[in-house]
This record gives sequence, C-alpha cells and structure tokens, in this order.
Amino acid sequence: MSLHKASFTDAGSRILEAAGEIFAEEGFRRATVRKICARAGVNVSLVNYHFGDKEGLYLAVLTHFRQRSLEKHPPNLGVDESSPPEEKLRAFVRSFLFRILGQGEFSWFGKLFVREIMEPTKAFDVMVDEAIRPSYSLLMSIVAGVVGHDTDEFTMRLCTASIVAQCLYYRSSRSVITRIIGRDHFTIEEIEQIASHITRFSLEAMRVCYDAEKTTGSRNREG
Amino acid sequence: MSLHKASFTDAGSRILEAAGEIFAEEGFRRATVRKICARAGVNVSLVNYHFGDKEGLYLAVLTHFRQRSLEKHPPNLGVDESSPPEEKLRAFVRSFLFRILGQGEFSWFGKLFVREIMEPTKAFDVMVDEAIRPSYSLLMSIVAGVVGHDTDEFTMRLCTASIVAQCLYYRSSRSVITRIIGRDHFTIEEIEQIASHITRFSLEAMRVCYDAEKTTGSRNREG
DNA sequence: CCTCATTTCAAACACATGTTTAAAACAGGA
DNA sequence: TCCTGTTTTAAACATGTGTTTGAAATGAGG
Repeated sequence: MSLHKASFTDAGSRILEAAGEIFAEEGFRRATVRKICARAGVNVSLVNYHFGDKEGLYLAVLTHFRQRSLEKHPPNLGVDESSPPEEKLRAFVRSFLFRILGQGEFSWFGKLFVREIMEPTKAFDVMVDEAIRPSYSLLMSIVAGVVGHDTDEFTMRLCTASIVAQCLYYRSSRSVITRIIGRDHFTIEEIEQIASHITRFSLEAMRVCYDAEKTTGSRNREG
Repeated sequence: MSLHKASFTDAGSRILEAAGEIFAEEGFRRATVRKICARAGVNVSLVNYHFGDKEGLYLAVLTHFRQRSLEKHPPNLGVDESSPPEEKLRAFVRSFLFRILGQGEFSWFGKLFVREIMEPTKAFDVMVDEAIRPSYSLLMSIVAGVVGHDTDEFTMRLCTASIVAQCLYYRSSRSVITRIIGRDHFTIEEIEQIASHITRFSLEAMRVCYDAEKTTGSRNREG
C-alpha cells in the first residue's frame, strides 16, 4: 500500500498501470497511446515526456510487471531441489498457467510473454534473455529428470516443446476456446484442472515413450 | 495448367496470388494493400475495384486457397474409415503439420488458419464454420476412438486440445524456434519427425491416462 | 475507324496514430 | 510575492494506410 498504490497516483505510474493492462490485452501494435492515456486520465503527450516513446513505455511495462508476476507465482512454488521431477513438473505447469491465464496485474507480464512469442516486437531479445530462455531451461531440466539425463537433446527439446505448447495453447488460442465454453477467462478450478491434465498427459507420455525405450523399467514409477 | 496458371495473368488473380502470400506471412492487419499491389505489379486501387475492399480480398483469398490446401494434403490421406485410430491420428497430425508448416501456396491457407486462431479477424466466423470446427470434430472423433467412445466429453476435449496445441506450436511459436535452430522453416524430414513425436507422445499419453482409467475405473482427476 | 463499356492508373482524399511544440499550470525556494 | 524548473495540456504536425476519383488506356462490336 505504502509504495504500490501510492506510486500510482502520479502520471507516470498511472500510465504504466493503464499500459500494462492494454498492452497485455491488445498487444503492442494494436494498443494506441491515446487509449492508454485515456484510461490513465492524462494527456497523450505524457508518454513521450515520461518514457520517450511508445516503445520505451512498453519496455518500462515489461520490467515493471515482471517482478509482480514472479513474486506472485514463483516458477517452482512448493517444491525444492530434491523433489521428484513429477512434483517439479506439476509446479512448473501450474505456475506457468496461472501466470498467463490469471486475471489482474499479476498476469499482465505472462500475457505479454505469450504475445511476444506469438508476434515478436523489438523487445523480443530482452524477453528471450529475461524470461523465455530461463523458462525453457528450467522446464528442460525437469524433462531431463523425467526421461533421464542421458537422453539425446533433440528428444528432450521435442518433449519440452510439447509441454510448453499445451500451456501456451490456452492463452494463444482463446478465440476458439471462447467459442466453446462461452467465456473468455478461466476459473481457478478450471486452471487447476487444465494443469492436472497437462501434467499427467505429459508425464505418462514421456515415461512410456522415452524413459521405457532406454532402460526398460529401471526408472521409478510413483505418482 | 489450363486454368490455374493462365488465370494468374489478369490483375485480379495476380492480386489474389500476392495477397495469399503476404496475408499468410504478415497477417491481415500488418499486410498493406500497397505492398500486395506492389508485389502483384498493379495499381493500388485495383483491390477496391476487383474485391470491394481489403476485407473482401482477404475473404477471396481464404476461399480460393482453401481448395489448394485440402487437395494437396487431405486430412486423412492413406487411411480409411476402418483403419485403427492410431493410423488415423498419425494421418491427421501429418496432414495438419504439412498444411501449416509447408512452403508455397499450398500452405497459405493453413497459415491463415493458424493466424485466425491466434488473432481473429472479421473472417473468424467463416473460418470456424469452414475449417476450424471440421478439424476439431475430426480430431475429436479420432480421440474418441483411442480413449473409448464412452469417455466423458470434457476429457476428450482436453486431449483434443493437447494434440492441436502441439501442432499449432510449431507455427505460432516459430519466433523462439527460429532462435534455437537458426532457420524459420522446417525440412520435410523435420516435419515428419515432429509428426512422429506428436503422434507417439499423444497416443501413449491418452492410452495410459484415460484408456486405462476406464478399465480400472477408479482413477480420477485430482487437484 | 468509331463507340462504348471495362479496366487500369496517378493523384488526391480521409482518417488513425505516434510525436512534437509552445504555452499554461504547478511546486518549491529565496 | 516572485522566480525558476518541472509537469501538464491543447493543438498542431508527420506519416502510414485504406479508399475514392477522374482521366487515360484497353479492347470488343459495329
């Protein structure tokens, strides 16, 4: 309160707040500075005064809301280094889904994360270094724990891709999901269900497909 | 030849050809009629003369290239109604991937298909009726064949989503894939490998997760 | 060769949108 | 109160882009 809310009273912060929501909702290109400033209740020229240009504002939004997202949904909440890979995978998928499917400011960075993958902007390099590559690395290490660290890299990449793909789908393809369920957002229970499905689906697939193929039964099968 | 190539000598058809490529590459919004007309080598005003407006051109492109795509990569090539669901799934995934990852005019509709899901335009309704819903229905019937027709609909939707998601990923997330493999297109061999992975991954996942669940009867979705 | 409908073109128009500008409002200190 | 630097504002500006327009080119029929 003392810092977060109070800091959103001056123009720069109000713009940041409005921009976070609108960029997340409509993407960098579709979002107009006029709409952002209208929502912030300030004059259009203030984004140039405070952030240089529209792109500067976008970068400021990214760095500002990254913290919020990660501190709310840490990528491995509730697990430690010694946890079995099944637990780690479940934690990863859950955290990832809540970060991109949640509502409010804690989800804005996640939504921008997905947007940047689907339609990169000039901030793509920054996003890769700060968020995309770390996420993929973490997931790939979890995958390695499931299929065995001696599995060839190409196979691990395919598995990692399959898991990320399933998560991204529920955000990037929400147009067709909206058609089916009639809403454009998920309840917490639905997100949990989706997380469970993706975890279980992927875990069993990896075990049967790749783990078994190598050592044929030497690996653990709990869960 | 008599019809296809010859028809691309007049202005309208040259525009259609150029628009197919540019819309597929850049999407409806980013694509400019000036760029399309420049590539077609005609005056800007001709898209309005022949197609009414930019949107009319887009619709014409969709209906025109849909045939091309489907006749080149039929959704169940090489299988018939009596084939086992595994074969059907493999055929579906292969066909789907080639339609969206291939090169040249046969892939343009597939790429527009993906774009329309990621960022719908006014043509979304048409796309849903003519392509998206048929694809999902076909895949869901295949899924039903794998997990059993008495599986509850929600579970089948989750599995269908997991499969579609993996396919869409390789088109919609090509920005990060390009970062990894250094190219922005796939060879035929790579597409075949991806198709094999997705098929096997999904098949085993569905068998272990849900087919088994039915026979043992007790497994359920936990939180 | 002339006529007229169709097609094509260069130019202009309309509008949205990012940015700049010059003046006004404001805030803190002497 | 006055001064000065900062912040905010309304208006104008620059540019990209879809569309329209009026004239020129084209081509089939007589």
